[in-house]
Amino acid sequence: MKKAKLHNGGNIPKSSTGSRSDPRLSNPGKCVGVSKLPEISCTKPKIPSGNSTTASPSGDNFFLRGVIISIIPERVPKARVDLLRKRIGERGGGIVTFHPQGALDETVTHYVVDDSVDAEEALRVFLMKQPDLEALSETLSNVQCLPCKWISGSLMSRTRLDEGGFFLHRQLLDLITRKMTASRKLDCTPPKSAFALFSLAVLATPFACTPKSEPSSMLSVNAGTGGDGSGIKRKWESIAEHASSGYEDSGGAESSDSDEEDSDVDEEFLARVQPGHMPFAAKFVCSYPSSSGRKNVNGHITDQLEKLQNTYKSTGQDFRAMAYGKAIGTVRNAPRITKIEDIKGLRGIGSGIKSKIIEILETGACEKVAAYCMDNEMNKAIELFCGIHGVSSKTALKWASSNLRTLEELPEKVRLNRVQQIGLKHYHDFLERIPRSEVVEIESTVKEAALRLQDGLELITCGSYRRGKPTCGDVDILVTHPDGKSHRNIFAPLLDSLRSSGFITDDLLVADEGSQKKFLGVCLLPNPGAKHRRLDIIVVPYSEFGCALLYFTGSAHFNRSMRSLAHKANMALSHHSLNKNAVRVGKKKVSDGEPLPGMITEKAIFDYLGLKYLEPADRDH
DNA sequence: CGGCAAATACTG
DNA sequence: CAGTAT
DNA sequence: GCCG
Repeated sequence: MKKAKLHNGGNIPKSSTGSRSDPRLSNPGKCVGVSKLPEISCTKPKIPSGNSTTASPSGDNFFLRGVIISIIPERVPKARVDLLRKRIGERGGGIVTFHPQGALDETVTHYVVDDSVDAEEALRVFLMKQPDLEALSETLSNVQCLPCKWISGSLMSRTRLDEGGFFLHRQLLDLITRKMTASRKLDCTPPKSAFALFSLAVLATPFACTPKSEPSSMLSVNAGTGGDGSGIKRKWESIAEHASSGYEDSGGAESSDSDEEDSDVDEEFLARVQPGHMPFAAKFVCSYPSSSGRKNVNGHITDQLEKLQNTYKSTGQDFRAMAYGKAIGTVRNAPRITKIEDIKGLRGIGSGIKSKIIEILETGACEKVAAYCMDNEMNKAIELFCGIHGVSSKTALKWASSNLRTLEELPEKVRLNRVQQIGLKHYHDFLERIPRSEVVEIESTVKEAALRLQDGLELITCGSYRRGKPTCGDVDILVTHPDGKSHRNIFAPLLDSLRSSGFITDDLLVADEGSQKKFLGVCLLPNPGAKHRRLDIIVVPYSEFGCALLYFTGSAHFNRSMRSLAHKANMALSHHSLNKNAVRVGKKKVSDGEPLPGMITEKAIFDYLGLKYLEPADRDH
């Protein structure tokens, strides 16, 4: 995997002019107007509350404010119901009596059932009030159906526990969805809720109408309010177990008043959280397979959006570019889009991109693309420069701002650092995709050299190659040794060997992070007409192999999602380890937590995070 | 309106 | 330190 | 730009 630069985000300084003229074709991403290159030689919170709740800041005694609860009395001892009602009221929550018959009360935000009630049973109860599955689905997607321990846990911890941490609601929605699709014949009519969408994508046959959701956050963790012990565990469970409904997280609320009377709650939670599977994690792409291989029937749309994405990326508007990336993924995997209704409900497409798609549908193109990406001298130059390894938005903008427009004039007019010189030297080659067959050759070359140095080394080529893509942007080779130590002294010798054979032609970076050693450089196969290829070699200790493999296999988007998931469970995933109990206040981490032992396979990591294991090819989001 | 991944190393 | 890259 |  690779190519995922997202440095600091957002807005750019806003370059000056946007002089236009010359409507010539420029081809972002592809080599442009360059023919001869100069010779160069180089060596070496706000808690968004779900529903109507007002987020409870630390120490809010009325953390149930805005919540209207209806307890379904079946199986819940009468005495308990009474007690709960009382306590709910004390914490600001509303209570509505549940009547088995009659319509559902629209004011209710949370239904609570006995802990022993499963989705099937809950559904039976709801069906008595609303026999129409579709209508029921609609209604339930706007409320929560939770086990009793949600409310008792909330009361005990004096915080409104994250609803996403409980399976029941999701299972219920999922069950309804299945019943609907079963009865309805599997057409492509998108169901209403996000869960339903997700369910369809996964459960229905291979992607009849895959809705593709994306990572992004749910449970936005409150910034500023510190989390404490119980908060951490709670969050962890929330995530690990479940799937989240996009409701908010109570974000390390407690604090002010003497909390921590919790052992009870936490224990109960922890007991059942253990690594299991999380079959319904609607919002995290890392929780379901990418729909690889299906062909894009909306190319005319994604082409335009990609142009905008590229321009935004090279002009430093990274988050905007990322948003486009999500939308593109959604559109690419959607059935053919021919009318406005077709994009209804697709995730990642808001008013901005939606209007552009409509424009494309109506006129065949997007005016903004022509004006902003194609006819904009400045932006064209910026994109051209960003194609150089070692140059990104800041530098490109700087150069373009001083009226530079071609690669040829760079060496004489600006000062290129070593890496940029290499990047420029191989400008064309680096923009070229690498066929798998060639990746195999490169891999063998490295493997051969490595095994000559040390028996038993394991080399795995990661990145898009491992994900099964037909072509790759570069070659990422991970090296380790099962004995846990023989990987140590091979890094430098391996590079020396590959250099002396003429295979490695340039070093972009040789880093020694301690446990892991990393080489980023350039290689060249001894074949006539061969191109220079970007090659990364990373040597890692066996103990970090799982995390490294996972990381270097990507995709970038998939990794983001998975880290985000870990993050919200108060864990931290890096290419070194999966840490537990990582604490952070707002955005900055206060503690890295402790690395979990045993994460030596990708499977172990998926398991621990409660995710279903995905083959590399299924991580291509 | 804030978040959108995290960690580390080189370059100059 | 800012910028770039993985 | 999108989402919550």
